[in-house]
Amino acid sequence: MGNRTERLLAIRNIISSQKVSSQEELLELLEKKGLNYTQATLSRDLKFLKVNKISDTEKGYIYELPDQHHMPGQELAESYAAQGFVSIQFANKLGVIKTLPGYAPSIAVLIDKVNPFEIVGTLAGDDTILIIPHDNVTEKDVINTLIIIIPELKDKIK
Amino acid sequence: MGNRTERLLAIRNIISSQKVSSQEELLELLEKKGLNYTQATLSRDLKFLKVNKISDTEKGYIYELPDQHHMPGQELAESYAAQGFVSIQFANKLGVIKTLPGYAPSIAVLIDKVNPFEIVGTLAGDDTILIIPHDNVTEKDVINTLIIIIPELKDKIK
DNA sequence: ATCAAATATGAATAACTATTCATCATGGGA
DNA sequence: TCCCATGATGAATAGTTATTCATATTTGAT
Repeated sequence: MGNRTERLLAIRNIISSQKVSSQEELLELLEKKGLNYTQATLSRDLKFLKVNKISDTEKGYIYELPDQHHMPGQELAESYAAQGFVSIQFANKLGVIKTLPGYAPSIAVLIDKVNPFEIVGTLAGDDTILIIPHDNVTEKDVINTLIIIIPELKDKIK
Repeated sequence: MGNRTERLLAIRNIISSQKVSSQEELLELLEKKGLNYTQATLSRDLKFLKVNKISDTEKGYIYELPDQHHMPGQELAESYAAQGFVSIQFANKLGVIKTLPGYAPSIAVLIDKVNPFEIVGTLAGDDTILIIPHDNVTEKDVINTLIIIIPELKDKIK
């Protein structure tokens, strides 16, 4: 099957929205979405996505997406980025972010640093960023990815 | 044996200073320090210390101390704390931190939030914090713990 | 279009980690 | 002092995750 990308997206969505403490558990959740794979594949996926296993008072250990955290100064950059963000639209599979004048480059850098596999690359002007998504990645996926990178966007989008 | 505390300290020291990717490996490192235990005990220790296993490009996965990270705004609080820190002294097993006027409460909160087992508790006035260490915890251990909590202190202490 | 190389995957298994069970030590109350 | 409850620990084992090996699929170059 060629839905590796779909599976990776689903894994990230699941992990970011609920507490999962084993690959078997994750396997079942994927099954409910019609994605049938084995634990071996999942193990590889989690490694690929650099998913961490962190201590959790409730479930012992749970999986957690890596993303930005752990980088000093990141939060500041994020809220700066959120401040400059104006809107996002899609056309012909491409995303177009409008920003306040001058903000585009720094926001694009933020996205590039995380380098999510959903986004092949970005091109920033002064107040516009072009987002080039991977094939098979939907607009919703791109938006979710951006929200994971810059949580403050949640309130500004849609 | 009564050196559980010693072992927990050693584990934290090892993990914070080098990349360890399995309990067997950690077991050997402890052995070199004269601490002989089994993997079962280590598993319990790591759970107790809430140690995380995070992705590492070099070794796949490595253990990492929990401490502050993962909490938004934490970095800011840290550098603020480091700014207000003046000195630390010990007397009768108790640590006494002097801060700039008004800084003591917020620095104490930082320490309390991490709640390291080396420190039973803190008491903050306006510019003074009393640190109450656990039995069998040395001054050096307390200082190391504080540095783990507030890395910027490294340059200000000693 | 064809072949080679790279990638993806599952089954089986190895490697690693957590838990169960039994034992021993310690520290309060009666 | 004598139990009893609690906590620490190891051995064995159960549970979980990573890897190996074999195939199949996709991609790229000719």
